Amino acid sequence: MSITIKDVAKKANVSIATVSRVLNNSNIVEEDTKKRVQEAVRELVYLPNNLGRSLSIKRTEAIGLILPDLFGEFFSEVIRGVDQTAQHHKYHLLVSSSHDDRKEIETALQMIRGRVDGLIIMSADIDVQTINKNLPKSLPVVLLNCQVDDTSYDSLNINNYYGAHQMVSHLINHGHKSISIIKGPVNNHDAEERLRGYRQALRDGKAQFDSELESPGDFSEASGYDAARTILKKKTRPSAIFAANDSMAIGALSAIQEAGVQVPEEIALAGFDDIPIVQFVKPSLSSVRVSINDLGVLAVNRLIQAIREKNKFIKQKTLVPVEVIPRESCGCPKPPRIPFYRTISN
Amino acid sequence: MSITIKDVAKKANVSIATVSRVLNNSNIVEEDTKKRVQEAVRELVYLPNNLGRSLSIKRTEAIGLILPDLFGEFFSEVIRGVDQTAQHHKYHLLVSSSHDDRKEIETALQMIRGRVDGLIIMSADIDVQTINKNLPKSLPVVLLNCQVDDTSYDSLNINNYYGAHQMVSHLINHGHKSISIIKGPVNNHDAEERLRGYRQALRDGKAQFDSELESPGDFSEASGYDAARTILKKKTRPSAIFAANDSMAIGALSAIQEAGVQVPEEIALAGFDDIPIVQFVKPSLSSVRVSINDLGVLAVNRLIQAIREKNKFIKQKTLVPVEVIPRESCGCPKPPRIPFYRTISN
DNA sequence: AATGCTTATGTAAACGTTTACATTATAATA
DNA sequence: TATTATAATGTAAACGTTTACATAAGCATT
Repeated sequence: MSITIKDVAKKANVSIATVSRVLNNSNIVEEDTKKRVQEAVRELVYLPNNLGRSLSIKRTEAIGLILPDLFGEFFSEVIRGVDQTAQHHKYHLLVSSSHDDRKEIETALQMIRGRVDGLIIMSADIDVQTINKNLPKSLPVVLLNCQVDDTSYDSLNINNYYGAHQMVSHLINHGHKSISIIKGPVNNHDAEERLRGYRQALRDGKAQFDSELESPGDFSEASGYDAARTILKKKTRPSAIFAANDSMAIGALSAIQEAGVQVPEEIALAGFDDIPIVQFVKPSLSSVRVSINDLGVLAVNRLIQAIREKNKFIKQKTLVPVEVIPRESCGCPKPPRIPFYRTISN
Repeated sequence: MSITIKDVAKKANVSIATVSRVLNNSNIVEEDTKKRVQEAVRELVYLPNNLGRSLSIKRTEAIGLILPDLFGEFFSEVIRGVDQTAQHHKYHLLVSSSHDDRKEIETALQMIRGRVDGLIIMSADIDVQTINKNLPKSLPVVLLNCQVDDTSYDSLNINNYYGAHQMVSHLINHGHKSISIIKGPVNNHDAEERLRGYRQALRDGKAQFDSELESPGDFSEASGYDAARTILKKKTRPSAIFAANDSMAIGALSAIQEAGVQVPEEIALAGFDDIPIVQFVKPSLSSVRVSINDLGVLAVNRLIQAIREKNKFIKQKTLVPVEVIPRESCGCPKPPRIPFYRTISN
């Protein structure tokens, strides 16, 4: 049905080997035959089949990216970073998303296997067993923000501890002595690390340390709202609140404003993640930005290295740097707005 | 190096054909040998190679998605819709993005070709020639928001005309008789259609029709700002402004507020695209929402149909429905906020 | 006991490439 | 002119599957 290298060979009156050589511009083919082959290629509109090629050369020149349920800007940015870096290394990207349970991840792994030379997996609840069972050990893998202890895989994780530490230290530098935290869900690794960073920053900054200052939360806007209400009712009100993520910070902001309390004059506020909305709320929210782009770049670079070295090198765990973005809610001036969105009509 | 079907065959003392039959659970294989083969598969941790399989069955069971530069929520939503629908049809998704110029699109097409059974292309400036030159005519293709007139390809486009018409009609229903438009860039197809919808809505609603009411713009926030300032200075000020996209509407909002004019009391405002920020500005902006999810679902469904029917059926152009989302800026109450973001810590 | 019919398994071709190796043609050397 | 080195091309195996067809074994029928 479709035109193959054989058709070209026949038309140009050469062997398929010669055609292949012309296509991969091997230099040992005579100018005249080269012309003839190229002519045939053009006339027949021959398009080489990547499958056959990959099978033969045992490389696909593509890398895979497995994501959890794709939602919002965050994953879009991950894809963007990964794709650009992959392209830079002349690799294609194969994305598979929306895998929330273990079963779906398994099928995704099975599907992608053989189609890529390496794989980046981002999934909160994947375990080493699942990977081992569904992927050949020869396939290079990089884990992105997964919580696996296994040392046999490369992994990249957000530096939650450092980010929280920096943000809280920043608040301390603003002169705050009594800083509350609205915590994330228990047993959530990101949340635990952020809490750890908060506590250490208090110690390091010689600020007040008190379990009374730690309010529960679950990363939802509603829990941030509730926590802030409770905090405001306390007899000794803290002068600042650090929410373990932006959603809770936004919920807290609503509660604070409803109570008629001024941010940052009467109480300062900061979040974590630097989701786009935080620039648009009033006052704009200070937050900790994860360079999602870096995340993708690092992951791909590591993967490409693994591919090049045939997966034979020491695996390592890497912490991705984060950055405090001070805005109005902690008492800093509002920085110039970063255009974050591009729409279809732009 | 890696375990193939041959190794399994040897270990189980059967032919590779039998192994293949067991793997694809053909029912004509005896229970006893089946057991033996499965045992061998387990012991060797055999993982079938998709490439060989695809080459043999002449299907990849994957579809491709070519996107322009990936930025922001919009494309993330497109991918999401496409991936979910693809998965529903048991197809994999291969995404390739960041293709801004023709050259990059060409390499993307060449790379993806052979790896997918069908392709969705979303690119403002792709032309039919490029497609024809780089893809076999047998490969099913669906164009998403591309501006090609060629009838040999299926295409999906946003219903800009209808959306603008609906939005402007909505303003008319609010009692506005004099409605300005801030236009998009000249020669931009989306912009032209939105203008056409605006004009027709005025006629249909018997509202004032005057070229004075049409201000130039280029879809940028700055141009919206400028346009609004000009509009406010006119001796006969319109009672409403329809911006051809949300970015311009946000720019216009800034200008209006700086002038101390109340929205929507003194002047109503509406945009187009329903980008996420519009829910968070004060007052929240009425806009026209493009169901991006529908876009993906429709595209995939059409593509799968094309694949099933081997690309032999009548191609068609489809308009994707849009929906007016009334908010405070046109005088409607603020609707409950839709959670749009999910962050890494959620 | 020979024949035919199932049923299970094996053989080998096919899918579309690349590439090691073999062959031929050409030119250079003795 | 015969020999050898070099350059261009061809042959065929390999990559890992699936599957049409061939074969063999078992069994029922005559």
